[in-house]
Amino acid sequence: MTDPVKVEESPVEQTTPRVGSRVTMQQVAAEAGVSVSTVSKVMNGRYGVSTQTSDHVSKVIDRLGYETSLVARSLRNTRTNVIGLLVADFEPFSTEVLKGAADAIRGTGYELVAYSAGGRTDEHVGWERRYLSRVMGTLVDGAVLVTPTVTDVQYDGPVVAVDPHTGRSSLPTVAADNLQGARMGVDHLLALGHRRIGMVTGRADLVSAQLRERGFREAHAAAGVPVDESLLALGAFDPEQAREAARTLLRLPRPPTAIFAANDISALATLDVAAELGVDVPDQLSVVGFDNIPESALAHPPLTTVQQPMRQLGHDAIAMLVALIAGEELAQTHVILETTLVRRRTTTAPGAAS
Amino acid sequence: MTDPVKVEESPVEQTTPRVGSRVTMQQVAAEAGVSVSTVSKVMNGRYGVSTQTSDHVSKVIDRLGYETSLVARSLRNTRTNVIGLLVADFEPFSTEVLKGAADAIRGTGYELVAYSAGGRTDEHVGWERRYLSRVMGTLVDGAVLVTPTVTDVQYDGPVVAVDPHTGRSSLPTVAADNLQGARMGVDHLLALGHRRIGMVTGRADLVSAQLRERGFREAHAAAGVPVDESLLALGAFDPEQAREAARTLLRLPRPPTAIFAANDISALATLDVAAELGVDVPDQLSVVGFDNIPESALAHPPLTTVQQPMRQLGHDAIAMLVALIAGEELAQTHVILETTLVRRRTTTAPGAAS
DNA sequence: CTGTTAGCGCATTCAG
DNA sequence: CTGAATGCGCTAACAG
Repeated sequence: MTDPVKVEESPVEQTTPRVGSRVTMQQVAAEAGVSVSTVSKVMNGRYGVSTQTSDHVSKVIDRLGYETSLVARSLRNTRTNVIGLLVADFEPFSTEVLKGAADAIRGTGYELVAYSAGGRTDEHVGWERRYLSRVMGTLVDGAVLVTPTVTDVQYDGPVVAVDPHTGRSSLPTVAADNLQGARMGVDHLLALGHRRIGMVTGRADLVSAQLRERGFREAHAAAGVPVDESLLALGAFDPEQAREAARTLLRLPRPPTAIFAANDISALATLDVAAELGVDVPDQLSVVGFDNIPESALAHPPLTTVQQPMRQLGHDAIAMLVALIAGEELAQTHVILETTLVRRRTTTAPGAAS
Repeated sequence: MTDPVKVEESPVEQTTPRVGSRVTMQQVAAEAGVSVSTVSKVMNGRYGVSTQTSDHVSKVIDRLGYETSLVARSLRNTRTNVIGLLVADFEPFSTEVLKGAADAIRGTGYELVAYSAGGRTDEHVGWERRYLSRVMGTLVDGAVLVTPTVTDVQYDGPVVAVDPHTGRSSLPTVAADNLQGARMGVDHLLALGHRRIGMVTGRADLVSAQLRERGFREAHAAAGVPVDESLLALGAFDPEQAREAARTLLRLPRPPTAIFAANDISALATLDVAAELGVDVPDQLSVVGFDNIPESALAHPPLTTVQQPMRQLGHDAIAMLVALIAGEELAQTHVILETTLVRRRTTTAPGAAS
């Protein structure tokens, strides 16, 4: 580089789209015999380029199949017109939220990028903080956090949390009414006549899980039915652990006649274990889940569950985020959506077998 | 830069995580009193840093909550360890593929980013080519294209297409056996005794749609039943257009006794229209779909459909891509997966009403 | 109307 | 062991 003689890039001879590596603006410029800034102007439709050169450059761009690199552009500009959706993993719940987000984003002019931590949330609880740091302000203009474990992330950037794990949050949030939903589910069981109801609980650190357990207890209290603590087992929203929990419950000397699972994944696992143990559902065991993921209807038998408006969660979160990015004031910073009970075939009155 | 006097950055005084904009490596360096390159080395665990400074810098990094910018790093490095999955839109089919991809990516060390064109595929058919250009080689190490409209994308970069629209492809592909599946679905109807079978066809430009129509015809031919061309209507895989097609078919003077829809979305639309028109399913009309998206089981009545292993498609695509990125030779460049018939409640023998 | 220049944030030689 | 310099691909001032 101290060489006084300017070394010209060996002229690019090819006239066909190069299949080698990415086409860069440099190459387009060289090929068109103009400077990179001119190409940039043409690409972005900026004024200050003669129709002639503009046409010529456009032709070269087409021929080479050139596209600006999202990355390079992001680094230079503040705005990217893309919204990020960060999930711990792509599972039924988050993908439903994703569908709702996709619906909401149509017509906003934004693009949606879904980022997954690859399911390895265990290594660090604060995955969302890290990911946020990595993409906010560069790759995306704003982000939706799905089921974040920590919401004290302090960013000036627009961020909305869906179904956050912690209660009080400095972030705008949108979540379902977990307490009310759980009460509804357990009330259903109680109304059916069940008095020994077990629960496969969710992750202890999640508010949604805590609220569902609280709903379980409140429903009992309201009905004047005492809660047998030995009937609660930790499922942690994990399929394997939920199976283990269900197994423990069903192998009890006096097993419960019904089980309320903290989410559908756990309920499905419970169904599995019941089948494995030869326990008939719903005759010998009633099961109620939470979420109403699409898979729950496919279960054998179809799962009775508390429906949470997952798509709506995604939809509303995007709407809030877009408003936030536009600099608008939010009418509501903490949105709570209603839940409903979906009765299918896993619940019936106890003792139906005998 | 011609200034002989070195202008120092005004020292950053804050000692708390700055809530302003992103924390940059510069700020960390300034705060720690070292150079950016040292910070970089610490971040990446490179050798050549004393334990002392390393510890000190680490502390500052933690305190400031610093994370490297994905964008800046991507620009600098070739490898990013992230795999991109490009979809036209997040709908039931693509999200199922996404789930399979997520399963497959676990333990590979890669992260998965799903990119959506926001549903506006109409404006340009070659959206995937553009997107690919924008992210390949920078943001991602390789990409999976879901339902690409064009597969003549010529990149050296590792790319795998799922359910591609065109037949011959230079790209490695993984798709379901559409021909066989369609035959199976129509055979089912034929076996039930139906002789006037309508079809809501898919998008004319998609091979998958073409194959399904061909399967429809082949099944008829094999059974010696002539195809009534007036019983085919274009649904184009679009909910609205499918409704229109179904309406046309059902309002025919002599309507079909059964309808084979090119995909579940179309079948669901057909169910809707039937209900609207007071046509009972399955007594007056049998319906068979294709895909077996989760939603199909939730339909009223639950939809009989040809199941395509959507998650498997995603899973296999990722496996192929990872092998490709690793520089391995692919055992099979065009994988075809089997389909199965899922009988639910939308099909029965014709004339069950009378 | 066009080209030159200067970074965006980071990782990497290469001197000191 | 550390820091200054260089450039990834691109856009935005500023000169010419």
